[in-house]
Parts: sequence; structure tokens; C-alpha cells
Amino acid sequence: MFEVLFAHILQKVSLTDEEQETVRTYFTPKNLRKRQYLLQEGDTCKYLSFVAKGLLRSYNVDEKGDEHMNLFAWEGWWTSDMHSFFTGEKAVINIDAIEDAELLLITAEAFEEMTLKVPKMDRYFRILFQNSLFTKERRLISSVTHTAEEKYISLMESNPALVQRVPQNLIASYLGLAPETLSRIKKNIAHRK
Amino acid sequence: MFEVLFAHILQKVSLTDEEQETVRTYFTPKNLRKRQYLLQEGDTCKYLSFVAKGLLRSYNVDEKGDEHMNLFAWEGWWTSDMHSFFTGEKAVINIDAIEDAELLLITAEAFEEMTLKVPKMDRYFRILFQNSLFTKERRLISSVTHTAEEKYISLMESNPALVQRVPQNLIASYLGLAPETLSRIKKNIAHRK
DNA sequence: AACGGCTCTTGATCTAAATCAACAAATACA
DNA sequence: TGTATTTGTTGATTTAGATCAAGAGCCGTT
Repeated sequence: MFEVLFAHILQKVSLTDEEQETVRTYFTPKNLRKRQYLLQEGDTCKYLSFVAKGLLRSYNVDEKGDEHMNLFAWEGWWTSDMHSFFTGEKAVINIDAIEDAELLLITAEAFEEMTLKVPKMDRYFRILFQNSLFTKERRLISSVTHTAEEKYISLMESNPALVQRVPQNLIASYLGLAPETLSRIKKNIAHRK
Repeated sequence: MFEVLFAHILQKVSLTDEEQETVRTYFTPKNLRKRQYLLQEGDTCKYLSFVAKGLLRSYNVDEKGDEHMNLFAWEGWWTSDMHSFFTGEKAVINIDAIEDAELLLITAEAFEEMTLKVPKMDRYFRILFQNSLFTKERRLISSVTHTAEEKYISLMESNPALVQRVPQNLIASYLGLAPETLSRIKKNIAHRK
């Protein structure tokens, strides 16, 4: 469990054994079964969660009751409602498990204390957030400049594993498309070859 | 110039006088005239830029030649093509000045050295990136769940100063709308009152 | 093995917003 | 002060993708 965590941290910063020991103490392990919630809209997001195993989804629900996917998190990803976690306000998103998962959780207070004790964790998260930032930047660009088909093709190119692992209706939602639209797009692409 | 920078940094982390002196040495001031480019698509983004005064825009251009706004940066904001800056790959966005601007620039090498010398700057950028991350998160949600009118109203509520300061056609582009559509939305809203 | 529920597909119809076109206001600039 | 360029408005038309509806395949569960 912690091996997965440290494997990921050590890719970005180096930590001494003592630092690793310190970091370790701030996390709590948790298992989540398929379909179980980690966070529900309206609650406060108490934890930043590292996925050691399995697959989670984070999504929000509009007034009509339709779900919109935000992101998928599997081995090596972090997930939470960032805004709620850091400010204590109510979460606007839901997080649940698509596959049984093993997680490592950290609270906001523990996070604060950990970064002060081990400043390299500030660096780790700086790099992590910076990376997610430009992924989100590109996704935002893609959401306005690309057609439905271009979005799908570009996702397949940039993240084929995701398209394979996640049900098609969730992929459609992630791209901001109706499931019927994605189905038709796939047909068209297959047809053209 | 540097006062603006340190005012912003000190809101998030505390720096000793020596640390401030050190940080200062890594930046180069630059002035930009209205309509002048800071970065053009295809070039490598050499600098992360802090806006001390004025107003910049970052946007990209699709195959049809249409511009799509990514973000506006004024006093106290940072701007760059994050991906290009940190990886050295070609930039996919353009950045230019909407109003004459005063900037502080830092290169990727200087950035790396600065964060190693003054680890609190890792913390500063961790917090900064974390904040932008959830702004982008919300914007991405809004871009799929909201109608054109809802997007405009929510921008007016969350950032009225922006709507006031920036020409309407750029606001439209920022929201992913045709300028005509925004014009009609404003008419409808005014009409209903 | 068969039942109920998910997930995906296909067709018909609808709609929000884009596009095209022309003109009007506002700013800049000489 | 007058001309040019940019920015914004209004109307007519088109279109990409959503929505509605119905059926087909595909499991996990008892």
C-alpha cells in the first residue's frame, strides 16, 4: 500500500528514510467496495485520497439529475474535492468506486502539518498540482475548440488505457457528450476504415 | 514592481528579508505595450511571468483561425504556457497584452534554482497551483453543465471586475460563446428586468 | 436457466447556439 | 474634427449534438 505511495512520491522528489517514516504517519488506509461513496455532494471533503489500487470516479450532478464526469483516479492518482478539502466548504462533487479500491487518506490538518514538517512534500505537491494544471488547461482548450469526434479521438490517443478500462457511457460523460452521440461516433470511425 | 510581487507572495507564505533578496535576483523586469506578444504559439515558452501592472490575455487559435480565450492575467496573476515552460516543448497558446503591462519574468532554470534555494517558494507555488486547479475544476464543470446564459451570469457573479475591464467579444470567447450569442444574452437579461 | 438490470445501439425529432450578413456605435488616431 | 478601425447589435438561416423512444446484447445473481 505505502509502497505504491512512495513509488510515486520518489519519482518527483527524494525523501530520506526518516522523512518517509514521518510522512507515513499522517495517512490512514481505507478500502472501498465497488459503488461505495468516498464523498457525497453537500458533505465536507475531509480527505485528500491517494489511490493505491482500484478505480474511482469523481462527478457532479446538475439540477436535472444528470451526472457529469470530472475525472477518473486509479493507481497512483490523488482525488478529492480540492475546494472543499482546503476551505472546509461543502463539496459540489461526488466520488465513488468503479472498482474495489485501496486508498490512503490524509486530512487537511494532517496535510498542513506534514508539509511543514517535511517541506519536500510541498515540492512534491507543487509538481503534482502543476502537472494536473496543465492537463486541465489542455482539457479546457479541447472542450471549446474540438468537435465531439475530435475529443474522442484525442482522448484515445492521449489515454487509451482509460478508454479501455471505463464503461463507454462514463467516457461519453467525461467528454461532455450524450452516450448516444459517442456510440454514433464510434460507428462512424469504424465505418470509415 | 517587486512590491506587488512580494505583497502577493507574503499573503501565502512568510519570507525573511534575506529570502526576499534571494528571490528577487531570479526575476527580470519587462514592459509590454498593448497588442505586443509575450508568447507566440510554436515558440518555446521561456518565462513564467508575474503581472505587476496591466492586463494580459492567453488564448489559442484553432485550424479555422478562430481565437479561444484561456485566461486573463492582471495585477497579481501569473501567466505562461505551463506545459511548454516546464517541459521545453512548443507552446500551443499565445499571450499578448490587452493593456500596457509591467512584468517580472523568471526562466525555468532560475525557477528550479530558486525553489531549491528557498523551499518556501515551493510552498507558495503549491498553494498557488492548488488554487488555480480548483478554479479550473469549477470552470470545466461549468462548461458542460451550464447553458450559455448561466455561464455568463455565473461569471458576472464570480468575477464582475473582469466583465467590466475586458471587451465583450473576449468575454464571449472566454465563455466559449459566439460574440453574437453573448450580445443577445445581455439583451434578454436587460429586457427581463 | 432465467430473471432483472445495466450498457449499448439505432432511428426520428428537436433545439440551443453557431454562422452568415449587414449595419450601428464607439474609439483611436492623424 | 473627420475618417478608419474595432467592437457591438439585430435578424435570418443552419447545424451539431441532445433528447426521446424502443429494442438488443450482456452480464451477475439466485
